[in-house]
Amino acid sequence: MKRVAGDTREAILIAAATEFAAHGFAGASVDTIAARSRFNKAMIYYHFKSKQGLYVEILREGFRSVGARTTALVESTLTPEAKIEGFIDALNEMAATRPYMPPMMMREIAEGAVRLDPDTLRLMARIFGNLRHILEEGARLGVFRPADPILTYFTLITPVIFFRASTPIREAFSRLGIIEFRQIDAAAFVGHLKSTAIAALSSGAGAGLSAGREAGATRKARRTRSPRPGDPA
Amino acid sequence: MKRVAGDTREAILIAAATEFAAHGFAGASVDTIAARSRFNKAMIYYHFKSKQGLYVEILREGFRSVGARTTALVESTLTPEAKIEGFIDALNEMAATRPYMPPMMMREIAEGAVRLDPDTLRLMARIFGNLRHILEEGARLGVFRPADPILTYFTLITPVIFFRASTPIREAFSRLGIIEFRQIDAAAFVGHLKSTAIAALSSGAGAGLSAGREAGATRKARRTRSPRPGDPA
DNA sequence: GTCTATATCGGGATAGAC
DNA sequence: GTCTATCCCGATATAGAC
Repeated sequence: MKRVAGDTREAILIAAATEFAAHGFAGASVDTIAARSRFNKAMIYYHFKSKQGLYVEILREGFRSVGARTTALVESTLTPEAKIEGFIDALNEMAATRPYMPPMMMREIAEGAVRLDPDTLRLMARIFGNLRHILEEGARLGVFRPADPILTYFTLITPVIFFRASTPIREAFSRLGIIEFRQIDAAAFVGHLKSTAIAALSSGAGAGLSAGREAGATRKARRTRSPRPGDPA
Repeated sequence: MKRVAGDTREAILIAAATEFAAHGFAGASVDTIAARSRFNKAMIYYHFKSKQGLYVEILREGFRSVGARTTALVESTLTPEAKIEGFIDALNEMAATRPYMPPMMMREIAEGAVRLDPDTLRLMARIFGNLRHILEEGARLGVFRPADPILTYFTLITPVIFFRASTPIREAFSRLGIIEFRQIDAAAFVGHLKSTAIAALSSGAGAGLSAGREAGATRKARRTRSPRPGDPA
């Protein structure tokens, strides 16, 4: 049973993703990647042209996937609320199907994406642009209040990345008995984040009213309960 | 004017922090650190015993500082709300006075803190423990609803780290003209996060009421406006 | 405490056979 | 397309003089 070229690339990509996620670009060893792929170093340089070429290829694929998925979301006929939830789902599923992505993204951000070419940056930007699109549409339709996309992104989206990337360190704490963490699965976290996001973005039923007057009048009377950290998902 | 040993250590630590933040542990070069410190490699190994020793020393100092500050917060007589705001301030000021910390923390999380000894992990855990303490006190006093500290941490605290660490990549986007980012300063972001946090944690004035009944009855009527992404800080 | 010089090893990358 | 063998540089770390 002969192997075809596609398998080789695939095997190398898989081995490399694991290695890059665990040790970063500089810390990753091409020797190790080769060994784990069950091919050899020369094949890596044959199929990809450099360590960096291999590295970028992995990120591009991940960004492309999330980009396509969130673009479909934008173009769908779903409500803005559903689109926001879908957006969070998209990132979460990226983390589930491509567990190397969160750590790799964290590191890329940490070093200012110096390794990424303009094309790859554009791939990333597209994801962000899709969020902005959803927010603008929601505001236009009156279901969202105008929200800054950057603040929204960092408050509601990046926690998914951070949470998933932090699984190992949370386990290290547990193992040491430093903190007795209750086990939290990703689904619970995502559910929490979704409801927080919708609550934070929603313009509410009384959208036309002046927020100032409304707040003053009903302040101590009663408050619609919005989802909060610790809510069951 | 003769230099004393403390200055040497300090110069090395400063040079190293910059280098580690920019390139990570593996990517950092001891040669470069030596050159930038205006001392030489041998001094690094004399004062710290290894590259890793130097690395950990930097993180320990940062964690110790935030730990002390948040512990003081816990022991203060401030209201739980003020303590939460102070907590966010503490992280933000760490990022301002020690700008190397956010990227270094991001990377450490990305690789599961494999480089950190138990003592240093305990230093980190203390920060988290302080947040938990504040949440529990708030719940006991009835001003916060019971909130899971992990969910709270990842929703309300880590965005500060992420936001500050992402300054370079946001600038890269701007520079490329891919996204026309409105400039957002850290103060605005922190202000936004604080109000989001308080709103999300607060038990509200009608705390004693059943959330279910209240939500059903007043749902479409009126909603107290809570702070949302995009609010002026 | 501070320096220069050097040991030693692993890293990315390539040549060239098959 | 796939392999082995190798080049060569840069890396951490240390020896030893001052």
